[in-house]
Amino acid sequence: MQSNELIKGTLTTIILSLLKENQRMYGYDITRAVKEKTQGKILLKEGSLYPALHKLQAEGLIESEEEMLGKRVRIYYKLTKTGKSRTKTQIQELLTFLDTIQELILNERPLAHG
Amino acid sequence: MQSNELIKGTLTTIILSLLKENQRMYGYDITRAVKEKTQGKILLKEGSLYPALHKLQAEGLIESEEEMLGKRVRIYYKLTKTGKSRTKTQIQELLTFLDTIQELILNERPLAHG
DNA sequence: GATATATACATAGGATTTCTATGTATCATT
DNA sequence: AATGATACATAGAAATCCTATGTATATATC
Repeated sequence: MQSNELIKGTLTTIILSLLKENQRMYGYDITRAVKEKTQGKILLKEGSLYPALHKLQAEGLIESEEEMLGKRVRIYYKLTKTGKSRTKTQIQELLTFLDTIQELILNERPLAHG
Repeated sequence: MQSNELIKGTLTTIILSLLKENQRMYGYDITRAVKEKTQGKILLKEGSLYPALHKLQAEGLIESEEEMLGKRVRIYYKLTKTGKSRTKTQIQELLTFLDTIQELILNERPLAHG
C-alpha cells in the first residue's frame, strides 16, 4: 500500500467501503479515489489492488461487469448482498480497532506495578 | 496479534510507545499491559512479541538488562537514545495514518465522476 | 510522426509481519 | 502431584502488500 508498512489488513475494508458509497467502481478508479481522498498519503499499488479485487470476488463479496471503451476493457465491481452486510461489520471492526490503538498510544500512563 | 488481521505494522510502535511511558518493561509485562489497556481487544502472542523485541534491539532502538528472580531470568528492555527519538516519529506517523484511514472510511461520499 | 504519459488490466515472486505450535523451566496454588 | 501462571525462545506457516514486469489503448506533447 506504500511507504509506511502500517497498513496490512486495511486494504480490503477500504475497497469495500469505497464500493459502498460509489456503487460501481473499476480498479484504476479505486486507486485514484484513495489517492485523492487521502491527499496522496495512501497510494494503492496495482500489484496489491487487483489481486485483492480478485480475492473479494472469489469470496462472493463483490461482482464484476465488463465494459468496453473503444477497444479497452474496463471491469466494474459492485458489492453483492453478502458483500454489503460484510462491509458494515468490517467497517465497524476497523473503526473499533483504530480507536483501540489510538487509546493505547495516547492514553499512556505508567502502569501500577504489581 | 490476534483474531482480526488488521494489525500488521503497529506492533513495533505499540512496544515503543509502552516503553516510552514505563521506562523499563519485560516481555511478559508488555503482553499484560496491552491486554489490560485494550480490555482484551488486542492480545499479543509470544511468538510475535519476542522476535519483535529482538529485532528492535538488533536495530539499536532498545537495550536489555537481565535480572534474576530466584532462578528465573527476566529481561528488561528500555529505549536507547536513538529509540526515544524514533518512538516520537513512529507514534506521530501511526496517529496520522489512523486519522487518514478514519477519514477515508467515515468521510465517504460519492465521487464526482469525470 | 514519434514519444511520453495516463489509463487499464494482469501475475510471479519477494519481503515483511504476525501467528501457530512447540519447547524449556520456575513458581504458586490446589 | 497437578495445574496454571510466569518467563523466555524459535522454526515454520500463513497472510498481506510490494516490486517488477508484461500487455495494450488513448491522449498529449514535441
